Amino acid sequence: MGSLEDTLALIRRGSDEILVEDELRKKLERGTPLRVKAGFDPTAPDLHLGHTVLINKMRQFQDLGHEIYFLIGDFTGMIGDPTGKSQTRPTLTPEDVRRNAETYKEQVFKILDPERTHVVFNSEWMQKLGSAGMIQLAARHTVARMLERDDFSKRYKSGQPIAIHEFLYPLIQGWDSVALRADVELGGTDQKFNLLMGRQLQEQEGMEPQVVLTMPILEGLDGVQKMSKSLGNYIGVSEPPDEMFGKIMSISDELMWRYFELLSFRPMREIEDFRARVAAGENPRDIKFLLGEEIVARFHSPQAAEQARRNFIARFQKGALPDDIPEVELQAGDEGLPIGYALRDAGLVSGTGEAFRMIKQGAVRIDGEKVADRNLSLPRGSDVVCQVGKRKFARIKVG
RNA sequence: GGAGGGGUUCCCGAGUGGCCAAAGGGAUCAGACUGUAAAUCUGACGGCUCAGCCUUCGGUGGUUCGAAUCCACCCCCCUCCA
Repeated sequence: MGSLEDTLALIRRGSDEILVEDELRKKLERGTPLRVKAGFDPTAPDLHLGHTVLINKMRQFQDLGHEIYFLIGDFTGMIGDPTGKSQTRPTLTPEDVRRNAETYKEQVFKILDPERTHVVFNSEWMQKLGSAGMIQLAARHTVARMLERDDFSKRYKSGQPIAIHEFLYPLIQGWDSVALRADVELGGTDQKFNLLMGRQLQEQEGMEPQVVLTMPILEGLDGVQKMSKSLGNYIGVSEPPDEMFGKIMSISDELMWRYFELLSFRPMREIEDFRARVAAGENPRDIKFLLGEEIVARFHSPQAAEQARRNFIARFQKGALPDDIPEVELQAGDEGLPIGYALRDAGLVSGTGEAFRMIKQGAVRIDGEKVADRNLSLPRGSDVVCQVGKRKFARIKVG
C-alpha cells in the first residue's frame, strides 16, 4: 500500500461522493482495518453489471486490507426498497427472499474474496428488535424529514401512494449500520438518503458516524434508464460469454465510455488514450471489442472472451450462423407443419399472430431463404434452420 | 367519519352512447441504413391461419337495438377537512 494520499485517490476513483472525506482520512490514519458495509436487497436473483460497480469498489477496499460486510437485506427485502421507484413495490415472501439471497452469495464471490468477506443478514438483529423496538426506531425520525427524500416527495406531490412501511426502510438500513458498527457504507447515489440515516442513528447511539461513499448508477443498455433486471436493460454476470459480449457491442459509443469508466479496471490514463484514438478516426467498434473482452474475461475466462469476440465477428460481420442454435422437434400432421405454428412452438414468436406479422415484414428466413408465404408448411422429415429477425434462431426438425 | 377527484391496452395518457381494439407519446419488435452500433426513416404493436372472427377499458349487476362511455352496489388510489 502506498501513502495515505495514494489510498484516498484510489478510493475516490469512480466514486460519486465521499461524505465526509476528512472523516475517512482520520479513520484510515488509525491504520486498523475499517468495517465496510454494503447492503443488497435480495429482490433480483441475478447480479448484473450495475451491481458490480459497487462490488468492484468493495473489492478494492478488501484489497486495501479492510473488512467487508456484505449485507443481504433479507429482512428489508420483505419491505422492498422504495428508492427510485415511482410506486410501491410488492413485498417478497420469505421464500423468495431466502432463495434470492442464496443466488446473491454465489454470484458475488466472482468478484469478492470469500475468505475475507463477512456475509450477514439483517434479519439477524431485526428479528430480535421486535415490534416495540421497531416503534422506538420509527420514533427517531419525523415524517417531514422523511418526505425530504426526493422520491418520496415526488410521489407525495404527484399523488402516488406511499405505504407507511416504506418509511421504515431507510430507518432499518440505518439501524443495520448501528448493528454492524460500520465505519464506511457504500451505496449507489440513489441510496444517499438511506446511507445518511446510518450516520444519524449511529450518532444517536454514541458511535462515530460512518463515512458514506456513493457510486454512480450505471445506465442500462438503453443508455438512459438505470440498469435493472425489471427494465430488462441489463447484462447479467452469469450470462454466457457470447451473450455478454453481444450486449456490450450493442451499446452506443457514448455509453461505451461510461462503461469503461465504471466497469473497466484499466487505468484512466489508458481509457483517455482510447478516446484519443477514436477521435483520431479509429473505429469505436474495435475499442468496444476491448471492453467486451475485458468484461467477459472477468466473469468467464480470457479464452472465453477471445472466443466470444471471434464468434461475434463470424456471426455478424461474416453472416455465419451462431453455433449454439437450440434444436426443437415438432410433430406434424399429414399436410406438414404450418409455418405459423412451427415458429410459435419453436419459441421464436409469441403466437401465430406475431409469426404472420414477422413474415409480412420480411423477418423470417428458413435455411437463409426469406419466407414470403404465410401458408407455407414444413413437410414431415424437414430439418431446417429458422430465423426470426437477426437474433432469434432455431433448428426445427419435423417428425 | 365528511366533501371532492380518480382507476383505460406493457407504461404515460386521450376518449363521456354507435364512426372504438380505443387518439397521441414512450417502451418493445421488425425492415432500411450501419459497426448486431447510436441517431434517423418505414412498418407492426390484445388474441386468433387474419380482407374475417373472438376477448378487453377496477369488479359485479342493470338500462339500451347498441356501453370504456349512462345507472346501482362493491373494491382500490389521491386531495382537503376531522
